[in-house]
Amino acid sequence: MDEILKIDDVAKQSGLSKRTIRYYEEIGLLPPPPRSKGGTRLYTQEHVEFLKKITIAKEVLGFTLQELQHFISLRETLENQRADYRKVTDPKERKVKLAEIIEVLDDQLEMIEEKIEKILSVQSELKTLRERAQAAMVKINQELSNL
Amino acid sequence: MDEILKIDDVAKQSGLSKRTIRYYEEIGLLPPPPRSKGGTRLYTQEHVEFLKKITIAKEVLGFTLQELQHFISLRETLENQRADYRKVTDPKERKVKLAEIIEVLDDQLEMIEEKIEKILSVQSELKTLRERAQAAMVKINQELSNL
DNA sequence: AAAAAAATTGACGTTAACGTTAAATGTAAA
DNA sequence: TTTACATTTAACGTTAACGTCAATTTTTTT
Repeated sequence: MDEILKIDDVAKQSGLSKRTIRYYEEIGLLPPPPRSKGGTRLYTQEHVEFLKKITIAKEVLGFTLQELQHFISLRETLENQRADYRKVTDPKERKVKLAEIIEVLDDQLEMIEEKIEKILSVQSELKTLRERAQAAMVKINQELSNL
Repeated sequence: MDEILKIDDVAKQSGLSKRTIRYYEEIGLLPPPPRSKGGTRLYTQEHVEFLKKITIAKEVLGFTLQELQHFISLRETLENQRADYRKVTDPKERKVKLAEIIEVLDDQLEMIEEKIEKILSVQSELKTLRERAQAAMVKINQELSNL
């Protein structure tokens, strides 16, 4: 299950174009995969999952690729808070970084809350429209049956 | 309370730039307001509300301006289903249009459902991250108090 | 090994959604 | 009315996020 994927497979599984995948690597969003001797990119399933997550976050949150980069680097910093890293780095420094991360996360979460509220308001407006349309449809059907 | 607003007021109230407001009019998204004798655009509060709604829909649904146009024309068609219009137009024709509208609305509503699901998944992932960060913070504080 | 299919880099092209600047005209304030 | 400020149109500029060649190499198939 450690299948090696080529760019076309990744494209199909992620729904992105090959160009887009290379582009994401170019701008530092997607970690560069190892290459074959000839230079062909060799991906794994992890890359696909990563791309899927990125895509969702982009779609849903309306993040630009830059914002996504920022976001991802946060996640990495958080992962670095583990094991060996702990023994190397000064706890006070780590604490500062952690505090920063938490702050950013809180901001993001707040932003998401706002988005959810807004999307719900749009949803309810659409539902109202739909009901009106339904009502109009009923009336028309009545009219039509009165002929 | 039928205040007349000039473009700068509208910009301030809507949060959009003057250029954007003119642009939206240019591409047919914002109905052209009346003009003064000299050619200055004279808006009302309604324009502001309209712009706010558009902005939210754009932000939240990730709609392009084209999609927004489509969406708005739907709304208008639906409003035309009223009163005098009814007497003029063939009911069968109206029925067809209504059916179209309902279909599109259903599609949109479905799309929104999907978006909500996705955004919730991102939210929960962020919450997990936040908890992890919190936990790490607690550990660090313990370490620090053990000195 | 030869042919066909896929991947790579490089470079230029594209589109939406405005930003910016300029020159001319209009409106409001003193 | 003069000064100062706002608005208008027109036109060119910009940026992100890719698309689209084209020429070359690799990889796969036969």
